[in-house]
Amino acid sequence: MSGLSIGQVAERTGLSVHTLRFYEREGLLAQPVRRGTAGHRVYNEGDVDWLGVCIRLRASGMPLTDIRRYTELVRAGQGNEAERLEVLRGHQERVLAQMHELNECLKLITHKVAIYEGRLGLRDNVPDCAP
Amino acid sequence: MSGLSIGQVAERTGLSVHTLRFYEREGLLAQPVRRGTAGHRVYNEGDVDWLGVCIRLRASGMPLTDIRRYTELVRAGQGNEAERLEVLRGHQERVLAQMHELNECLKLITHKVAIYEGRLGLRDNVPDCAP
DNA sequence: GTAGAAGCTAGAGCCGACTCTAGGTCAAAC
DNA sequence: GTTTGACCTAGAGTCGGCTCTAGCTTCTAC
Repeated sequence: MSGLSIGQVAERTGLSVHTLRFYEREGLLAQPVRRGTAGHRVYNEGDVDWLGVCIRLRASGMPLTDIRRYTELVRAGQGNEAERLEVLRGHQERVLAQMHELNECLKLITHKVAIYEGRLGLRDNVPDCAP
Repeated sequence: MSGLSIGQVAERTGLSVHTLRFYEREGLLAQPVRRGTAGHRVYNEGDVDWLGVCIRLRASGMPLTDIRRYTELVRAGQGNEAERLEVLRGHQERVLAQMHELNECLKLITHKVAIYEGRLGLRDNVPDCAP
């Protein structure tokens, strides 16, 4: 079963059809997309799932080259688990670092927000001390 | 006291001298940088502090245009606290959303890492079920 | 049979955020 | 007195990640 057009996949994933074709050119798909009549792409559920993974990885700041590398390892099949692990662990560390950075930023913003709320009388007892 | 060359500020902030000049052109500095002999920039501690804020905001994904907008409000002086608050709250929400997204990604990665560790015999009792 | 929607390819264009180059000034060290 | 190093400006170049265009095919509905 299944057999989705690029338009349907765009709708499901939230990516544009342009981006879907672009991602394919960039080698982000685990398998080459099948083609139907007139050369139209035919996606299956597995493709959509894989795209979901790619979207998550992108959203967390993994560059396309790294996603491609990981995809290639998956495509190559069993035997390279150590390398896959290396890629994932590398990204995991960057994500953790990024979360830490975001936390610091959030502290700063929350601090400033409290100050402005104080100045605007939206809060009580907030000392006024910063720009 | 204070009076730092662009090179010293670069060293302190971790930004390149190119980027410091670029940020200035883009209007990210709360005050115009003073100039010393031969037109060389002379930064003070306040400039460095402000740059620190900008760096945090950038690191958390705030676009330069938004940082410029906020900088302009600060530069304009008191009376626009409501607008500053709006900018900060908007970014605060985006940061929170991003942290949520990173968390989801981290779950995914951690799950996959566990699987590969299992396959590689680095862990016990991990079911093998995903690519 | 023709109009419209959806798809195709190859390649150009765009945007944000830097990053670098060319050509010049100036002060201090040798 | 010249070389070295840090700075200056204006403007060009780069890179990642899309996004769009042109020109074509193919299917479906009227």
